[in-house]
Amino acid sequence: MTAPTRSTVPTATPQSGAVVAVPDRPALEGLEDKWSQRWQADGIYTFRRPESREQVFSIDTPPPTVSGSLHVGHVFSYTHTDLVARYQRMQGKHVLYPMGWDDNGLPTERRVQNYYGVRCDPSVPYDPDFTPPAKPDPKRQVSISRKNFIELCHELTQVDEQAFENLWRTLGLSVDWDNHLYATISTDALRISQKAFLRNVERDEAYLAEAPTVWDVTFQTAVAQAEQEARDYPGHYHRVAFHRPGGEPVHIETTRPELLPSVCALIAHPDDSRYQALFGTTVTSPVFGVEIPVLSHPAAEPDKGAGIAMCCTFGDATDVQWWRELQLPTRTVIQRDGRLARETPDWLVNAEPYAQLAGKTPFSAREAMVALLRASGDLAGEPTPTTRKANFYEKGDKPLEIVSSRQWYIRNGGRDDDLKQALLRRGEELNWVPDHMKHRYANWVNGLNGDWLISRQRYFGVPFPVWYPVDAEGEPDHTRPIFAAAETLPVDPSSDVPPGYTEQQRGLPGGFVGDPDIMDTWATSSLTPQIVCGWDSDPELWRLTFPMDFAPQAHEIIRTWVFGRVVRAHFEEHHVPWKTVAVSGFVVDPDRKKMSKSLGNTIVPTDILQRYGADAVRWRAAMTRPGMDSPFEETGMKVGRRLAMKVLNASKFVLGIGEGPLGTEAITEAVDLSMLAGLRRVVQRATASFEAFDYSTALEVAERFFWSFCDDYLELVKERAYGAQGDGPAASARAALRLALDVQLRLFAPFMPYVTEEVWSWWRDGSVHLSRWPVADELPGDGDPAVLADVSEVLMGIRGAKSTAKVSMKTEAASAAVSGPQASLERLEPVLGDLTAVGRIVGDVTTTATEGPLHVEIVLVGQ
RNA sequence: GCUCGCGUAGCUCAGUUGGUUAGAGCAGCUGCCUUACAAGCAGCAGGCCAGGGGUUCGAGUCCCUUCGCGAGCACCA
Repeated sequence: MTAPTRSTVPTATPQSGAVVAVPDRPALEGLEDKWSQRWQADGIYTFRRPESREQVFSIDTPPPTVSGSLHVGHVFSYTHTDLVARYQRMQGKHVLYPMGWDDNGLPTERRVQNYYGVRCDPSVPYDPDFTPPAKPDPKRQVSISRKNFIELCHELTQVDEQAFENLWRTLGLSVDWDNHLYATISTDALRISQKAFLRNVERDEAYLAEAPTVWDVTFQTAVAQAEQEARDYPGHYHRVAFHRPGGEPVHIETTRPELLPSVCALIAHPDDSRYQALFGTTVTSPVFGVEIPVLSHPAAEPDKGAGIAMCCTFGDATDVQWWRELQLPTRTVIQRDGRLARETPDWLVNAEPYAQLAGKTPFSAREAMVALLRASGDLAGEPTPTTRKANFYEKGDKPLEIVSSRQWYIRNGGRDDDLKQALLRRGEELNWVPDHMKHRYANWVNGLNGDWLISRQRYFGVPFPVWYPVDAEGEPDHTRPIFAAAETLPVDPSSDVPPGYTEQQRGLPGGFVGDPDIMDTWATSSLTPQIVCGWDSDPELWRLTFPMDFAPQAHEIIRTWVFGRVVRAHFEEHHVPWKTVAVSGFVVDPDRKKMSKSLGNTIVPTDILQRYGADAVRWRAAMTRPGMDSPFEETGMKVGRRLAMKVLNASKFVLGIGEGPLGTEAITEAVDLSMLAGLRRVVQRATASFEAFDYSTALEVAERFFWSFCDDYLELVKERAYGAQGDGPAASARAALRLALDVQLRLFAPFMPYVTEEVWSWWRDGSVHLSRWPVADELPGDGDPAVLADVSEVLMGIRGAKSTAKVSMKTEAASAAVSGPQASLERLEPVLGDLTAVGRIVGDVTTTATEGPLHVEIVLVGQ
């Protein structure tokens, strides 16, 4: 298995004559600094290319948003990935373990605005000497050019990225920092994003369309379905009268009366008996007197509201559906800033009342509209309060509106059932850890209601490599986009010039304009396998690493990141991007609420790392199984720290007992062989668990063994190992102790990289992290695990007797009487020497065969 | 409304294809300076496995059902 590039050639048994250098007082403090620097210097985690794909384990690491803050949940889930990486590396795999920084997009823009007190205004010219205000004033942000703004974005992300890297290094992530670190705003990421986009366009998988778009009025950008979340939003039902030609009222109910100027139809279900007579007729709208048709459509729900709805352009997704399917006119009043249009719409018959609404926010316009309705007598009764659900941009705090705008889309099955079915099948091809997370993927894909909107009206991100010709009237012609040539990528259409034009023609009739938009972050991060694996730049790397082995992430990004990458790989490679998708849970606070900054219950990761040490924090993370939410509690860190300390102390003891013949030949005593037989089974179980990505069970079985190794076996053989029974039995104990320590250090290495490396360095060459994962055949298979089990049972009886008598464990016993099954007594026979030593039994030990369970009675000296 | 997960000791969680008496850690209690470790060690106690019904020789485990908690998706006139 050993790769030729390895710096050491590990062996399964301790080297004869190895120098043992154990510190007098081993400590956990300082291990992180010492070893993370050494690992870096020695290139322990460098990815070196092997011959074949089978020798590689490639990981699609989630690129954290560097403008956000890291919390304990991140620390846990990145640890989970590292556990797998380290295990695979010890299995001899060449592990491609990259790190990425997601630094483009809105979060960075917002952070830059707040940090420097600036805002981007594309109309401001570039100032090469610009320096940000010394004291940022959040209320009076300085307007700066797009280029200056982007420079600040780069500047600040550099600082943030360094802080992230420091934290990850302290935590001990075995990332290849030198060769496989990327950023989503890097030149590579830009080129790949643009190239993949152009290929999507060529194959008609991406397209430009003018359509109703979900819009955030605060950030003034389009928002994709994946970024929306439903929240409770208080409102009122308003019962409003429309009028038939004869004057009879037709009542509808609405929570958004301010949209009355944009009403273009009333719609009821075709089978609704109440409205049969109205279908095909017209009514006039209250206050504005616009004549509108009454139509039928099956999407209308008779038991909602009045059973007849007013269709506006656009109140919600159903309005969009009606508008499209019934070919209704577009009557937009909500502007992109979220306010009602300042100009009076030309379709209003009674235009004058509109002045009360013009330019107002929906909230104020609603109040004004209610007043108008009251005055005209068209408000029936009083508005009744209700709590409705409204969609919000996940980062926004005002309800989303729907406006008509021109956007780029990538097909994702939301409008095409064949594609949807194909993408559902891709989901089934993946190995999900835990398995039930596949349902969330399927739920999401099945619920898609449109294609994937990838353009954003923002500044810091990947620009579209597209220009538009400007016609004789000076208007851009969006039907004839000019695409950048592949070899020129990446391009910035706001400064680069399309083929056949000169910069002087920018914006002029007969010239061109650049597409002003950028791609959403997810349009880039959906290509992380391509970015990481050298898709268009490194064919050898691509062959060795794609499709990738492992895609870990938190569960909230199944619909964004997981799905996006599946879509892109499906189009580009006709394949799933990885074999296994792992989903980790959240760390919640002890009251089971999700941790959030607004609740003030977040825990700063650097703080717990400093207090408990990386190994302890990693231990706690590893105890959380894949996909499980876990409450944050500090006692878990304490327990992890205790284990790390125990490893130090037990190792010191084992290595301090003295030299002796090494290897398995010297191991002859039944209890030694029994202990190693138990360890054999631990190795098998831990390996099987890790193969199933169940690191928690791997840790659990190793740790359970280790504690009983310390508490029972170590105590039991202590005297013999020091030579109390002569050289042969001593040699057997010493060889067994060292072999067991060697194997256990390797079992713990993925979980506690620091303490295991420290101990390894006392007596072994090279890094434990490049040693090979233990296999059962390193350990003698002829021991009987029942021997140690029986001995432990008797030992517990002796201790129990002393504990009940409230005396010290070193109190001598005059005699002991062991009774139990004949088979157990026979197993105990050769171990009685060890047993009397640890139990301080100075007199006779008698044995009596009985039917009952193993039992021991002792008589304390002086009793 | 649809879907998924969960409910086991005071707390956090294990519990393999059903199989002796349901486990661990933490917390609690009782003790112990025991030459690796007092940030340690030994021991003790603590459970109607959410409720009900079934299948079975046998159910924490499988089936049905009720309740509770969490999550995802959808709806949002």
